[in-house]
Amino acid sequence: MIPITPSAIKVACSNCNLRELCMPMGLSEQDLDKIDELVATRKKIKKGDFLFHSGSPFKSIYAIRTGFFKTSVTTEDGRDQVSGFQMAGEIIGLDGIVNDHHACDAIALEDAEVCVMPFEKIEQLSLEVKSLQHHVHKMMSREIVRENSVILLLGSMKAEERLAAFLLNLLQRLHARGFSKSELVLRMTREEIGSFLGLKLETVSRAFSKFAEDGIIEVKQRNLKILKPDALKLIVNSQDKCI
Amino acid sequence: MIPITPSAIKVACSNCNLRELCMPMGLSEQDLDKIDELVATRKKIKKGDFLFHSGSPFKSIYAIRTGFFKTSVTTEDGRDQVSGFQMAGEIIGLDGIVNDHHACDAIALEDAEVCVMPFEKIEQLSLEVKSLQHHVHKMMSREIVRENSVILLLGSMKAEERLAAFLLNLLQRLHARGFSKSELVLRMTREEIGSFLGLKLETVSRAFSKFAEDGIIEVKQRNLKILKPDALKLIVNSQDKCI
DNA sequence: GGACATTCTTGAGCTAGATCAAACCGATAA
DNA sequence: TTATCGGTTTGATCTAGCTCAAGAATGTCC
Repeated sequence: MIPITPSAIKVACSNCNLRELCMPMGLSEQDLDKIDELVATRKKIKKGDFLFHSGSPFKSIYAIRTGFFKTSVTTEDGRDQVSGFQMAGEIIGLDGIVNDHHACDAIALEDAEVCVMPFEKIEQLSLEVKSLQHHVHKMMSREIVRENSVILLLGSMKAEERLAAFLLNLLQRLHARGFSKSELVLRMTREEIGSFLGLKLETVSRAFSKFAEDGIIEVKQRNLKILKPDALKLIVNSQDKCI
Repeated sequence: MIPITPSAIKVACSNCNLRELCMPMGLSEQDLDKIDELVATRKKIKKGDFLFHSGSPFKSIYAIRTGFFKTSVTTEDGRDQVSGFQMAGEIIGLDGIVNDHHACDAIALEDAEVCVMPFEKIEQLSLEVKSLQHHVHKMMSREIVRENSVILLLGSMKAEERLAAFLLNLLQRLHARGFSKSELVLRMTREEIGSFLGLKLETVSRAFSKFAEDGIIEVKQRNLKILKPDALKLIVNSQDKCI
């Protein structure tokens, strides 16, 4: 029996209930021990605070334990745009690897806690634990695919389709975390949703109202009830289907 | 002296003039030998043919030796959108890692040749050659950052800004490959540019005409001459600067 | 060479979403 | 209780980019 010290409890991935979301599955006892070393520290972030800034040196990637984040990218002339929303179990910071500094801002939308995973340690350990190496590749590839779908959304959908796709995506991710498929609380403002979807906040608001009017959802500020999830799916996949 | 057989010449990265674009730098003689094993085969793709299809099983990533590609993503209801253009020295196929099948189509816009690099081999070798491991991470991170900037473009720029940003990006990449900074030949149609930029082909055409009218570029079908590159930069970074 | 197909340009209107503006709502503080 | 403030909704108008359509340029095939 290994005595469990308070600090061991604090940073061990092996007994984290999010493990299946952020760590590889099917590890041997031995590999699990190694992986427990991955998380150097935990870090609490207050609502509105930055986890990291665009341009700041890249050292670590972060696994979200609790809370909700947005990432946003900025042009030279100061325009910025939300590039994603991240929730518990998701990884943040992979964009920093190429140039050794972060390429976006990460901001907590509610009080949050993250696991700090120094990337050098990850690379070191990946040399020994093959499944970890593959897991890292998968995480990065997943982010590439996610961004692909954002590009598709921004480039080819119109306002209501975008919002419907956004809601379905949120629901699906929340459901994977054990939350209801029919209710959710938005953690972000209409403006942030708009920024992410390439729309103005008024347009987002109007689309919400339209959905509510059509009996597809119920909106009360940031509390949403999804009455007809299939109707949302139909909206997303309805490119001129009426013809 | 190792005798250089024709097949050895064919697949060796160590004597490829694109090495500095797609392989890690500063490798030892020994590591270089290992890396030469990475490229299983070369493959020629005719203009208009697919390198891989969305949904097809993922086995390898590809380094472009010659030619020009586009990748495009597709919605369930059949809408598709160009998600990127790739040229010599760039890597294609990283999106396939997560789900073991490709998440986009890759289509040659001119006759092309690629190096086929089985991903299992890459992972195997990454366990031994640390700089290769890091290089793979960088490639993937680079793709994430590239997509970030596409998201920014699609979400927050208007038509002329998008086209200007697109041209500058092409020029910069061509310049890194030793081509002129002031002349280029487009490999894609107006429609493909439009799809990538989230615009209709007519809008792309009009923006080209506008730039030509303003003396910023000269357009003759797909042949472009850049007369005032700084004007293009100004257009990209000009969000309400007139106020 | 001519016929045909593709791609590109340009014009004329139309519409989705932006912009501007006002009112509303809920939370916090005085 | 009222005042303030950030966020949201809704209305009225405007406009960038879309749509539709026609013609021009280029390339390809016989």
